[in-house]
Parts: sequence; C-alpha cells; structure tokens
Amino acid sequence: MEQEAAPKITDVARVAGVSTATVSRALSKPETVAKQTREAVLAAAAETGYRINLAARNLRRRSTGAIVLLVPNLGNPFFSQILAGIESTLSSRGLSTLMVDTKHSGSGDEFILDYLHHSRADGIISLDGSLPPSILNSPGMAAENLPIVFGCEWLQNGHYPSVRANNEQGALLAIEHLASLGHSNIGYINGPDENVLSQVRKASTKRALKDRGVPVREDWFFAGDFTLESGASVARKWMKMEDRPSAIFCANDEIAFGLISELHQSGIRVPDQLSVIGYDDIDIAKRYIPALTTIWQPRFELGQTVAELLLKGVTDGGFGDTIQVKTLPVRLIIRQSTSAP
Amino acid sequence: MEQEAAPKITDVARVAGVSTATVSRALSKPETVAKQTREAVLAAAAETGYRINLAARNLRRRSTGAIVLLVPNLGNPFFSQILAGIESTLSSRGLSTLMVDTKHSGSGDEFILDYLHHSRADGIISLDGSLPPSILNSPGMAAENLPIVFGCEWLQNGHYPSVRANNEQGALLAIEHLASLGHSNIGYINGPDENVLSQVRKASTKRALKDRGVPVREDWFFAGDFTLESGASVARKWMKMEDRPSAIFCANDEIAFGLISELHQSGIRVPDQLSVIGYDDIDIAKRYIPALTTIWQPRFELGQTVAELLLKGVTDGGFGDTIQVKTLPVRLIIRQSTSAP
DNA sequence: CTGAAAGCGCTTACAG
DNA sequence: CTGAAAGCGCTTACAG
Repeated sequence: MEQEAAPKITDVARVAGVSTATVSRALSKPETVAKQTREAVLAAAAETGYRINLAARNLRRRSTGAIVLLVPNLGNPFFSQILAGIESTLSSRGLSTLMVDTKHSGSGDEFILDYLHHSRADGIISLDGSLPPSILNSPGMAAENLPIVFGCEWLQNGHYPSVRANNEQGALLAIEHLASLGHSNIGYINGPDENVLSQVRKASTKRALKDRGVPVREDWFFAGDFTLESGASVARKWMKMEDRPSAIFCANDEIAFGLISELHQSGIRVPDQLSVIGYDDIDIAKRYIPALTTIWQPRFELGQTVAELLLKGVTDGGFGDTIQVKTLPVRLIIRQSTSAP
Repeated sequence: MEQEAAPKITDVARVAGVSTATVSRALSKPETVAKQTREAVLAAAAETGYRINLAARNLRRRSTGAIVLLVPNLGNPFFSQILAGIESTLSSRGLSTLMVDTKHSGSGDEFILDYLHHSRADGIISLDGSLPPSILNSPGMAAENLPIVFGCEWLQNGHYPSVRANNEQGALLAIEHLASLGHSNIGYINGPDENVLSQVRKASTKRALKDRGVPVREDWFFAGDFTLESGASVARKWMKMEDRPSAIFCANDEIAFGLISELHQSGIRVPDQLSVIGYDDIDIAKRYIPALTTIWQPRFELGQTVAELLLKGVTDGGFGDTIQVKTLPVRLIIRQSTSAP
C-alpha cells in the first residue's frame, strides 16, 4: 500500500497563500488573525485534510498533551465510573490519558518513574494514596514541578491537592442507620491497614459508635483487604464466635459480598441473622441477594472534579500556595441487607 | 520553584566527549558502537541523569510510541483482566496505552477519529466490534496503513487480525451441561443483536440444542443487552409464561445476575425452579447467591495475545497477507446455579 | 495583522 | 566505528 504523505502545515500555508506562522496562529489562536485570513486558512486546512502533528507541537511547546493516571487496581469495578469522569473531562480539553495500573505487570516504581521521566505527561492524577516518596521526590516531579492531584485516596504525609468523598460522613450514615434500626452490637470489616480510606473509615466508625453511645468492641473490628475473600474469611470467624455482632459495616461492597456469600453457604441468612452494610454502591450491589444496603459515592463527579483540578494546575504551571482539598458528599442507600436485629 | 533544565543528548555528548550521533546510537543500538565508547556514554548518561525526550524521538522517527485501545465500556468488569493483559505486554515493550471508551463522553466517532488522525498512535487494538466503517476507511487508517487488531469482538465485514475466545465451544459446553442435567426446556438470553458475540453465541446455542436433540423454542430466545436490567426484564416475562423453560443460558454474567435477582424478589429460587448459566466468570460470579455456573474465558491471556499480535504488525509495518484469527479455549465452571429440573 | 527565521531534542543516511 | 549536518513538523519571539 502506498504510504501517502500526511498534509503538513506547509501544505496548508501554500494552499492558503500565507506563511506557516499564520497558519499556526489561525489554528491555535484564531483571534490574533484577520478574519479573512483565518477563513482562508480554515478552508485550506479542510481542503488538504490537515491534522496537526502532536509530536511536533509538543516538542516545540515542551508539553506532552497527556496526563498520567495512576490506578491502584484496574480490575476493581469501583474505579470505572471515576475513570469515565476523568477521561471525559480530559478529552474534552484535548488531553489524552495514560493509564497505569500501579499494582500490575511491569508497573513497579521503576515503570512509573519511567513514565514520568520520559516526559510523557504534563501532569498526574493518582487514585493511589500509597505512592512511595521515591516517586514524589524524583527529579521529574520535584524539580520540574509536575502538577499532581489525588482522587479518592490521598497521601498521608504530603500536602497535595485532592478530591475525595466524605468518608467520615459515610461511616456516620452507616452507623446511624444500624443504630436507628436497633442494633447495639455492631462490627466492622476494614480495608488494608495501610490504606488511608481504611484508616479514616475505621476511625470514623469508632467515633460514630461512641457518639451514638454504642459500645466499641475491638474484637469486632476485623481486618480485611477490600477483596471478596477477606469478607468470606470474616464470615468464618463470625460463625465461630459465641458473642457476635448483629450487624457489620464493611469498608467496601466486595467485602460485604464475600461475607454474605460465605454465611449463606452455611445457611445463615442476611439480614435475618446479621445485617450488613457495604461501601461504594458498585453496580451489582442493587442486584445482589439480598440487595445491598451501602454508601454511595459520586464517582463520575469525583472523576470530573479531580480532572478539573489538575487541569487548573497544568494551565497555571502549578498550584502555588493554595492546596485545595475538595470533599464530596455521600449517600446512604437503604436496600435489603439490613433490618432490625 | 526553579525550573531545572532537563539534561539532553548534547549534555551527555559533552560529558562523554563524543558526538550526539554516537550518544543516540549507544543508547538505541548499543551493538553498533565500540564497547569503550558505549560505556563512556552510559556512564555520562547516568551521571547527567539523562532521560530521552520521546516527543523529539517520535517526531524524528515518525512514530508515537503509543497504541490506542478502544474499549466498548470501561465500566464492565469483564474487561479489566483483558486490559491488564494488554497493558503488561505493551508496557514491557516500552509502549504506552491510550485508552478510549467508545461508548462514553466525547468519545463519538469524531473523537476516535481525532485520536487516530492526530497521529497519536502506532497501532490500534479494538475490543469493540462495532467500529463504524467511517473510522476504518479514514485516511489515518487506510492510507497510512495503521495496524489494527481486534480482541474479543471482531468486525463483521472486514478481514482483520483478531483474538477471541471460542464462543461456539462456550455455548456448546453450557447446553451440554444443562442437557446432561436432564433439561429439555432450555431458553437463552442474548446480548445486543448487533453484537458479533451475541450473534455467535445465539447461533451456537441453537446448533448445540439441535445437535443434542433438544427442541429450539424461538419464544424462549429472549433479547437482552448485557445489562443487569435486561436480565431482570426477562425474569418478569418468564414469571408470566405458562409454558416455561426450566433452564436459561445467559450471554453474560450480568444478565444472569439480573435474572436471578428479579426472580428472587418474587420468591422464585435458582436453581430449584430455574437453572441459570452465565458467561464470562467475572470475579463476583463465585460469590453470588447462588454461586453462578458460567463459562470462563482466558481474559488475561487474551489481552496478552492480542497485544503481541499488534506488536508484530507494528514492527513489521503491517500484516501483509497473513491475517491471523486466534481462538482461545473456554471452560465450563460448574457452581450452584444449575441443577436437575 | 503577518512573515522570516530560529529552534524544540532527537535520529539517520552519508561520508570518512 | 564515528561525526557533521540535515531535518522531523511545528511555534513563537521579533521585527515590520
């Protein structure tokens, strides 16, 4: 097949009868060019089928037109709506998204560092709060001041702009719901200990319990890791206990599914024998059996918001002294996995 | 913060005491350079902290170092493992992945065309078989002969390399399983009619039924669209029928969940009153209630395979006359949603 | 408002 | 095996 040369800016210039400088201006800053000229250029561009070569523009502008998106686990459906929100915002501004799964494949620190160092990006959105300092202190980041924004999760020991859902409110709503149903024996299954969301949800759960006058039983605060199996594992423990909680709040929906499913295998029914609340409201939650009571987060909006925040940093060449932390409200979705004890 | 200039190839050349041409060679084709020179260059690169500027390389080489990945719906957890497989393969070769959700946001044809035309990619992987011809016949594709490969789905009227799971085998395994359980009243819920997977699975289901001597009841072949709700909708129809199938094979797991969940709301139990088989074996399937019998596909491997296939096309500058279609085996996973009628 | 010219940071035939 | 030089396709101060 014949390799047809793509039209370039010189072709448009020739057809329009102007210089390449004028073509460039007419295309990127139309208002700086006389109307008549502009129209001639646009017509010439259409006629020749001109499409800009981004590598050339980026080289010249010393930008990349791309942002790196760090996702802890692409396999978790929780992220899909967030990704969609980010992508729609970014692409509407002509930026592309380079997705990197921080838990997968060649994606160790090395790999991520490479991405950043090879100047493949104008900025970074991280949905992973466990970014090692080696990354944040690397030349590509610190020295060149590459804007970074966190979404959902955030960095413990760092002061960066971020957007998150209101985790304190989520825990509060869950506990209030259980307590108002009459539960006074309430347990909790956490996500990974090192995860900021786990930490906040756990602490907020304890606080909500105390505020409500419900006893905090440390032996009913179970470890988990956001997986189905960690929920199942707690189910087995629960069944062996003599003194059991009558309701359990889970740090995410998957834990809740694992818990309910494992209990079901042994003939224990939710919510009859145990009330369960999840967190995230992933799609399947409303079609689980029983339909899962859970905490909804504005995932798409969160994605949009974090993208907009980053965009601002990219445009302004950094965030200056105003490090914004935006918190979005959550909602309790009452379904069928909770009832009076 | 001071904008520290990134070291470039001239800096390395100066430190190593050679020309930029030699630095370039030592870095990309080490074997063409004398050992001593090579080592001096490598040392100088390390000393200066040199990282290549990809925009410059790509401009010069007329390549992009990126491939575009077209995904029908990032929100569907089915794709996550496939994405992981693609990404790991591509990134190990130093290529980045530009993910485009074909169903979302600004991602109409226009948007995708833009991606391709702006020469943002060296190749395309599409997990979407409904790519309009306008895209495939666009200048960026046809004239420049951009390599494209399909994964999972494929194009009806086009002859492109592709990797897919064995859908015929999947339908056969499902029907054999139901028939061997003693079912002779078997229904089917399809995905979207225009989808190639739907078409193949439906046709294969009919064929398997015939081969097995089980009557094909057109009124038991339901329309669906791969969503939870389309499964729920069939549940409502099923409940109103006088003459009902005793088993239903669903074109994906989500349809099965919607079906089972809606039946459950009305007190109808699976598999006691209806056996259900899904397709895909997404993570939650084994923790659904009941655990879902389904068809497993080698998703990660499929992702790797499709990426390797594309890589070959990129390296060879096209696929020539050998258009490969690879078919991967599937497996029946028997769990608790199926039983004798 | 427009153009000539320099230059972004690489790579690669070409010559030696 | 190595270097001088051209050039990938744009953008942008500068001058007019």
